[in-house]
Amino acid sequence: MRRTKIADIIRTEPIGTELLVKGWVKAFRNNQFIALNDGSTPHNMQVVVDFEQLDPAQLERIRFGAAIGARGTLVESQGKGQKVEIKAAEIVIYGDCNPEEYPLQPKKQTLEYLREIAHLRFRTNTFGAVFRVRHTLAYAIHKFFNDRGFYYQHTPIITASDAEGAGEMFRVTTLPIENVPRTDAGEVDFDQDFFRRSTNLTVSGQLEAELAALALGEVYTFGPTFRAENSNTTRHLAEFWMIEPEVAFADLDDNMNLAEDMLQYVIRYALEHCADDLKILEDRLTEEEKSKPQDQRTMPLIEKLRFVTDNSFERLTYTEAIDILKNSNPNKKGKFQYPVEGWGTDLQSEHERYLVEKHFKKPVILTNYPAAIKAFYMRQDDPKEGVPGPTVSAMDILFPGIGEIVGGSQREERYERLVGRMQEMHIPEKELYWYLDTRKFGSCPHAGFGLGFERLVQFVTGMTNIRDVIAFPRFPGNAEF
RNA sequence: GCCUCAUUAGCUCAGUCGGUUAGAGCGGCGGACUGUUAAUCCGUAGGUCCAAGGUUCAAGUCCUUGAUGAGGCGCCA
Repeated sequence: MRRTKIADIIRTEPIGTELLVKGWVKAFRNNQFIALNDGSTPHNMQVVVDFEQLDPAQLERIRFGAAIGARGTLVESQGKGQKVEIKAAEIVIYGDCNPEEYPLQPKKQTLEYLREIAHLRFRTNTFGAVFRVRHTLAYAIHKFFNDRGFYYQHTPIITASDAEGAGEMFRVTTLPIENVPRTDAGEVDFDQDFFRRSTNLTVSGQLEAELAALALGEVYTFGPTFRAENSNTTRHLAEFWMIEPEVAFADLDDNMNLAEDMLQYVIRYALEHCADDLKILEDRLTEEEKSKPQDQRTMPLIEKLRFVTDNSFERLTYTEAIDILKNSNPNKKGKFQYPVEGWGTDLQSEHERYLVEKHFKKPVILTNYPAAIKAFYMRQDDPKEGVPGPTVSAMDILFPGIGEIVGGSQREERYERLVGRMQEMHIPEKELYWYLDTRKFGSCPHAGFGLGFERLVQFVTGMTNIRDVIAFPRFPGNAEF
């Protein structure tokens, strides 16, 4: 007999038919009622057994965590908690679960504890919901881009360019670290290394994605990304997944429109397809926030997501943001740890949070940052009245609770301008000859951005620590599992 | 990397001013019950108080160092 998934039973409710379900025992009450979960839905199926008919030795093995199969008839439930249940005719035990050794318990356990047993935390209601939502978001991203005619590109994970200026990198080498070969000059002899040069794990697929965009028109990447920064926060990982669209013949406005459309689309998709999971996550978050002071609580999760899908993001320039911050109450009263000094320095996260959470109370897109604090590839703006210094066509999208979720820009397509910036910032032109070639041959205006996938999952699930939205998080001092 | 806080039973926590035998709930184990919803009821076992050093007649409690975890900051997605 073929196994039926619990999600399908709940959807079609084929009363009276004989079914076979397989899953894990979430509870066994009264020697009669098995709450069975198979991962296809957050809901459990109640399996009713007749303990007087069942072999006592088998009855004993039905307990929290065990993998079992149950064959029986779907009937309307006499109890109140569920509409239908399976009257079991036969129970098969696939895997026992010794409660004296099993680290999970049928009770609330802290996220910190579950993080230590990440190999088992999939089995909890919370993480089941998180990983179903994570999948749905990933799928929605692919669907969004595919429906719009974007091509998914796979950019290298191992890269020789250490010139991208996007942070510390993990070295990739086959050289013996206990006895590194040296040249006569005493330097590491990369000629003997696997690739015959120094290589690292990628910090971004952007530069390669640009190459593809300047032929295929609209492309995106969605792959693992690595940063060897010693970041210990709730929103940084050493290994994370990033989505990087790149669009030819697009300017900064097109870029902002694309990012906003995409974010609203995928969040709406999750609301439509993961309603039950989001409800579980909302309840969890509400419970967690009960311990917080009233003024630090946020609106309920689903309401917050609807708010983002139904309201356009606030767009303003860095220069305008500085004005708002300078004149803000916390700045005047000296409440900021870093007072807003003036034009030209980067915003601190407390400033971003003020704009998003207090001033506008909605997602904010900041644009046209000072050139000095942004990357070399961003397009240089024409001087503008009222703007104290040179700026670039950059944009950052800031979300409540998360901070920066998207960073992007129109790219500098003018060869001389790009080379000029590279020289200023000491980016070796020789190494990036291939990147510069696109500006030499048929260059065109284009734009793109990077979206931190885990930060998106954080926002949608309401999980406050990024280590809880990826199965096996990598961060300083930890590569377990 | 910096700052703050934490670490007590399998889990979540309490432990007063430094004072005798370190407690609770849940979970486990044994039993009862049998239409339950984190089932309920009765009974029971379970402790390197994070580690090392120090102060003291006496340390879970105070001090020093370290480890681990959490939150904040920086870097950013």
